[in-house]
Amino acid sequence: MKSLIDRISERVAQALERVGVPGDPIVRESQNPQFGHFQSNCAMSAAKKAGKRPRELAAAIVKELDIEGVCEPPEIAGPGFINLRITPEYLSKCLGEIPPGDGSCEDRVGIDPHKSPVTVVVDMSSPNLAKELHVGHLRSTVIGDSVARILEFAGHNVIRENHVGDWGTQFGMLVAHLRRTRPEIAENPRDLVIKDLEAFYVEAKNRFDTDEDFKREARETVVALQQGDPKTRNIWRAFCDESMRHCNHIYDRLGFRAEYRGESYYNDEMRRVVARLEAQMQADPDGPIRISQGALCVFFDEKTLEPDGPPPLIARKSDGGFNYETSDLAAITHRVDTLGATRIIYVVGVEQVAHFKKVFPTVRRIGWIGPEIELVHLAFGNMLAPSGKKYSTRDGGADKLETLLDEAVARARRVVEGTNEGRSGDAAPMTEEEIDRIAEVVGLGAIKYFDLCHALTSHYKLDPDIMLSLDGNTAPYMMYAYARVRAIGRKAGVRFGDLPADAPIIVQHPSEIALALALLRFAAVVDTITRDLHPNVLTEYLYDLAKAFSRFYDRKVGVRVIDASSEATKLSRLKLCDLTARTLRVGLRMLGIETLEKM
RNA sequence: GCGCCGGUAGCUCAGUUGGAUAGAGCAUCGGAUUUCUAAUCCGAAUGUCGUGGGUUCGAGUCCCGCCCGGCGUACCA
Repeated sequence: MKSLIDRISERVAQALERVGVPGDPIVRESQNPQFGHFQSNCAMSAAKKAGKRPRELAAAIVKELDIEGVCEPPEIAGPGFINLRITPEYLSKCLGEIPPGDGSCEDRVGIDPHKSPVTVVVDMSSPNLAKELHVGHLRSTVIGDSVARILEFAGHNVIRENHVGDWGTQFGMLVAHLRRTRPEIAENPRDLVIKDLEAFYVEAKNRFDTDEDFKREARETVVALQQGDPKTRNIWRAFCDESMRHCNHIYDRLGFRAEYRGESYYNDEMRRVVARLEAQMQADPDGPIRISQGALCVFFDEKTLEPDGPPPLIARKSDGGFNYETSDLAAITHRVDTLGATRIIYVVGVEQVAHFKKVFPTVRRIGWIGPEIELVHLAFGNMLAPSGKKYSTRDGGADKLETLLDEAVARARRVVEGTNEGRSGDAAPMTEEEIDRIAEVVGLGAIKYFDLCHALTSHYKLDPDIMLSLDGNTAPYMMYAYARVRAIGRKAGVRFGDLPADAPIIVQHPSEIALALALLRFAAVVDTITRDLHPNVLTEYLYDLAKAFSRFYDRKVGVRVIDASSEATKLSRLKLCDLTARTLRVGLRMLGIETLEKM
């Protein structure tokens, strides 16, 4: 199913052709209902180019516009706006085209998969395996998961990559510390269990900073690790596995999954990357690849060659070692050449813009990646503590991600308990088990929703009160809206999935028309977010939909559903309820948020 | 110093490739209520879109200067 805006745009574009001024139809949703549902702003800009009067051109476009049955007769307003109002009949027709839902995860609410799917890599979460997941990993995990779900829904082939930090100097330290404190485990690394990874890291770090002998030992361990010493590798591997188990526990709770391909995976690839760069450098001594201050660099931009220009990308350090940039070069080539990606999305904090502004131009400059490959740094701002301060990664332990989740769930439980009193009928008081489950879903949903409803690049302050508020643009509100719609089906004694497919959806009342328009806007929203990857556009849409539903269902400004005046009207409205519920559920699922039948 | 990002209602934030009178929510005030789950609905009030110029039919949006805040700036990831 095409979005309304696309359907109208096509027709306006055809009219523009016929008038002899082909171009962008510039169809937008109208901000103000007095200007209709949609408006085309093409007459003004086209008139400018063609040297015509905007209003006259608008009249000519309207004359050629084949929109009968879709819109009311168009109106021309202001300097040359063409205002379009969709007819209720057309809304009914479009809604009727949406196939019934079977209640499964496959429900597409009538939205077709993308015509030409591509392979997309989403690089997300990327924790350092030396420590536990920290609150700082929340955003990349939640946003990355949502972006992946959005692209999957759109029909693309999504590869979720968790580029975990499982390599580097700190692992020498950790292995050495393990050998000293638990030699028996070092002999049998399979039995490795570390309850508190964070504490273990802090101990090792302290020892490293204070004990010279240990420091030497740690460094020797790094060398042994890098040279592939089997015993050291076994301990290292066991440590990484144990660390991954800690991560997975949290990932499971969050409903998150991704392929683990750590930095260590790229060891060989990094050697090849550097060799390739050296070969290119020798073939083109005056090219962008040069040795500078002992390091193998890529001067990816003319400005980097200037004395005070931005620093070049360093592909190999002057001591011969590799760094983050080397591994990203290796990862890109792997993703393009081996995985076949044509779009790579890095869900990484905004403080790393400079890094990607080196890596992306570099791979293009040296000709490794063509223009057909899209590289995106989906940068996000920090989640700040309620105090307004940045969570610190350095002072270990205090800000474990799991603690944050537990606190949110505990708070959600209090909210659910508080509203569980004085209920009757379908909303009767719940058992402890039910409340536990609801609290988990609501608490985690609240964290995710609060994160995703902010614009990506802005920083936001964690505010548990707002996050779990029952009013406003929050997860509890959205979940409640869903539960409420579902309850209507139960109350009416029908299963939404069993509503007769041929029963027409008739929209007449203003609240029905508003709800129909909101429902049909979903297709356009999916198009937009598939392109721009802004989850907050989706949360805003879902909130609008929930509000449209509240009005539709309101007994003052809305209509009666269960006790509608006729059976046909009742069926029609129940189908609107069903479509609302399905859209909310599909939309929330794209955010990685579960729904509840009761709350 | 240079570079990047931000500054929109009392608060938290939206604002779609430049579109009409700049929007939500929260908080505030007023109204609705014997409910289809009121976790709702209706209404009111609130703005020099940091600031000064420029581009044009039209600027929160694009360009230039300045002020304020955050972040990054050659071998950590």
